[in-house]
Amino acid sequence: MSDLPLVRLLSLAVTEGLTKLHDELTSRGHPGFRPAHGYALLAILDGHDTASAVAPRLGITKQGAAKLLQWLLDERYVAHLDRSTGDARRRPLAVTPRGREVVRLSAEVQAQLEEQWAALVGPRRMGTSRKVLEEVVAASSVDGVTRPGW
Amino acid sequence: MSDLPLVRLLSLAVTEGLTKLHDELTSRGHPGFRPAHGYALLAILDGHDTASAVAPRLGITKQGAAKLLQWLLDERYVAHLDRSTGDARRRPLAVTPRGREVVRLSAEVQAQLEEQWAALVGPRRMGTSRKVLEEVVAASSVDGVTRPGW
DNA sequence: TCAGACGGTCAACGCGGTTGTCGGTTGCCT
DNA sequence: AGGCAACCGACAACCGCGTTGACCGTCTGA
Repeated sequence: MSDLPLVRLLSLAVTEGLTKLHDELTSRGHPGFRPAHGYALLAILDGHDTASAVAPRLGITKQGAAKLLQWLLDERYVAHLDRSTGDARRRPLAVTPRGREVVRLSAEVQAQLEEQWAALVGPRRMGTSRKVLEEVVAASSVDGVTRPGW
Repeated sequence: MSDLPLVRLLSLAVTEGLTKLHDELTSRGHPGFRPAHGYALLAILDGHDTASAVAPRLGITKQGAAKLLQWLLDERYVAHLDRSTGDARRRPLAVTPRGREVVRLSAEVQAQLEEQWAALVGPRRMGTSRKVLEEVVAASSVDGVTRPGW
């Protein structure tokens, strides 16, 4: 019916999902947690355990990444690793159990949200939508980088 | 395949669309034009022709809206209306031809994008996806407000 | 008639990110 | 060995976008 432009429609959907996710994380003991924090945790889990390595993954500068990681450090989502061996310039980070918990929780909430939507529009149609979106983003130029430039 | 979380998947799609839209508008004579500018123009076309009226539509303060409208004024997307009659406090705005052009262009680019995606995944599946998203956002709590709080 | 609500504007600030700079390490190449 | 470019992490200043707070002028209704 409503004849919404495509990007507007997608924005509304992502807003809905992001709001739900943010609220749920807040109510479960993770206030202030933002999407970029989650992407940073995933990058660290992927072995990119320094600010300089995380930065290009998030599409921001290393200084920006350092601030972000400082917050994760303050909130005990990550911790500094022993620096006894190896390169003395690096301050490698490790994801704490609390950090792993919030990653798990985020995935769980998103899975629940997808179930709710499936119940609303039918599981088959929801499955089609997911696949369509996956194919579209797979064909797009957006790779691993999380944040665009616009 | 990729088993992406739902919100991440939607974010990638909206990023793809927004990037395409932004690039296209820039290359067609509208550099610096951001989504909020478009929503502001639509609000004005809808009859909300002052900063105070636009602000709640965008979910920002009237001061924030005033700055945004000042940019639209500087770039000649809107113009001040004659203030001969009526309330002397109000500074009503009108969308200029240039403003209407960018709104039309934005819708056109989004329609083209949807066609491209339809060609990629099949028109029937694309149609299903659109309807699914429309139903989901229709059932959500997000109304006319453009910008959320997270 | 006048108190209060409302429209618009100015100033200061906060947040998230940027550029620029710097000191300390490291690895490589002579 | 020695020297130097490349690199890591930190600090400071700045920018864009939006905020809060204050203010002035105008309108309106009890």
